[in-house]
Amino acid sequence: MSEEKEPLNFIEQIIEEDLKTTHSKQALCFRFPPEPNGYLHIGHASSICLNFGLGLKYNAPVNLRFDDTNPAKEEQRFVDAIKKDVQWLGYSWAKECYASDYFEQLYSWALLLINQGKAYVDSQSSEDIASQKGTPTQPGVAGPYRDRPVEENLALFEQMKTGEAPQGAHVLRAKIDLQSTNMLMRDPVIYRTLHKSHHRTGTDWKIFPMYDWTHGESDYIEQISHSFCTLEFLPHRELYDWFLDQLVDGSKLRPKQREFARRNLSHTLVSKRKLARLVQEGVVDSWDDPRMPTISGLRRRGYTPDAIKNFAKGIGVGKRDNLIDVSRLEFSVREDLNKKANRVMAVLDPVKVTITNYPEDQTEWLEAENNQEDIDAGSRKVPFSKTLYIEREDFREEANKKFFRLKLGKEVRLKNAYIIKAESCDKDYEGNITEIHCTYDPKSKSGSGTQESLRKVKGTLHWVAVDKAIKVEVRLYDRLFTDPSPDTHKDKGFMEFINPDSLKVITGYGEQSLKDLKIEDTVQFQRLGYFTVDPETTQEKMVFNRTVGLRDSWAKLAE
RNA sequence: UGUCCCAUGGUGUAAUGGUAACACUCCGGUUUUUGGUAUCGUCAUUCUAGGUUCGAGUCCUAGUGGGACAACCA
Repeated sequence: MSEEKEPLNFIEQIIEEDLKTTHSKQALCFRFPPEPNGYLHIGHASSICLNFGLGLKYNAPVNLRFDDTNPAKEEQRFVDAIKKDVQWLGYSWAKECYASDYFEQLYSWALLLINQGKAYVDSQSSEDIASQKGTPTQPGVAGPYRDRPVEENLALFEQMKTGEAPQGAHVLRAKIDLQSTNMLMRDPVIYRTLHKSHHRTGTDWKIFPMYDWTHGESDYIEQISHSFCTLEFLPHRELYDWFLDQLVDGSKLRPKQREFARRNLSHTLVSKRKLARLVQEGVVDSWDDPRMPTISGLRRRGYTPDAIKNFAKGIGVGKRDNLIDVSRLEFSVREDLNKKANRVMAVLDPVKVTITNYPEDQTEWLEAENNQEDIDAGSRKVPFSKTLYIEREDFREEANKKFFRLKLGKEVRLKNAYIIKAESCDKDYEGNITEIHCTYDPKSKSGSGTQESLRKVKGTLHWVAVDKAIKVEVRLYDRLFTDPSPDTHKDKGFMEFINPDSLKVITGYGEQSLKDLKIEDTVQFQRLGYFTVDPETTQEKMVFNRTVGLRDSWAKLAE
């Protein structure tokens, strides 16, 4: 066994350091804490891979915790979708937790704070509270309720809890430091009233804890050793620690928050709020529209869990602002699918080819290898006959030497079949080619071993037999935005950069074996790309989504 | 006129005071019954200026640039 030391990222370094000084290996525990207010996206996937990956690496439990403290935004369907996505990625959580399960505990801790004079009920409007907080460069000032007596605070908080106090009349604030350079320490609101039904607790509660008062405490309850979040929460760390200071029991593990940079992906958005807008405004059909960078969208697009995990692993984790090019994601999925996807033939922009010297009513079933990258993938039979479709762009009447495809008077190999030669072509009145007449070399059959079959001809084309082809709908996707970073412009909103051509729907012709595919199966349409069966497929009509095209060095050469 | 975070090829990440590495992208070869795959090659005075040190991408100081912070959101 060779002990190859993989370099550690800064998160792993923090853990290793703690393992040497303060933590036992058994104490390690992580969590992934989404708010169920939307669907998970590729950015969350990175966080999932980070946390669950650490769990696997250190053999430590990882909880899935729903940060469900705001009934105004959260829904059960989002909880269900999130669980499905995490499972689909292949991870299992130690415990399924809900911040709402801690409402009672959080409430009694709030009482503790009030009794210690460290929290008070403020009865001002949110505008007044905000203006008293000052600005990042100016300190805040105390409001009139800051020194309310404990008994009065207790009584008012009780009214908030029972619903006796109208919604929005009061909030509970921690009494910390209005002078602090950190705005979050200027007496942050820890409870607000919300007379709204919660997807889990119904109408039991009229008060709901704020994020800061919930997150660290939930980590503490679950005895999470390391609570990793994105950089924007860095200023929250001081508050996170202050709250913990108020209630931590020295005999228990004290969680620590550490921050990493969110992964930004080019030509798309990684913000639930903004993605929700795309759904609401009908830019895309749904959260799982294959153009969406959501996990469900990527799944429907044909991405595999391995592709996403390798992507996350490949880009790593850091602390600086970043913009990862989508080509990195595309590389990951091609790399994975190249090994796994069976090859099939389909023609997306057909032009008819007639083999003039081929028998009229004959159909030959030719052997075709499913995947040369995987011997175990076996082979299948594809029908060959006199009339075929090939790709329109695979034929030119005349072309230079760089064009390795069919041209008049020249030969080309039909994949898994014969070598053909273009003799002539027909055109319509507009000059469009309507049919190509070819002859074939009967002794050149693929795999027959004859001398003719071994001839080297530059260029191999995919094709389908017209009679036996099945008609399929194919959806071609392009990036959702024309700008690499659509939501970072000061003068323009991201909606101004929407790519009008992000979806193109066409009809293609595929070989018969496509019929055997099931929903979410992915194949390679040879020479074209990877395509996956969309859930909208019916008995009558198959629908394919293009996951990603093949690398195409010809396309660049051609123009 | 604040506090905090960050700065390594086009992109992302490594190098833990000792020869700047890996992957993607781009470009150019080789192989190929997918213009795919595989494989080989090209692409960096580590933001700047000082300092500490035998030695600095790494430590210190200042500057420059980018980012976060003023929700009864998370």
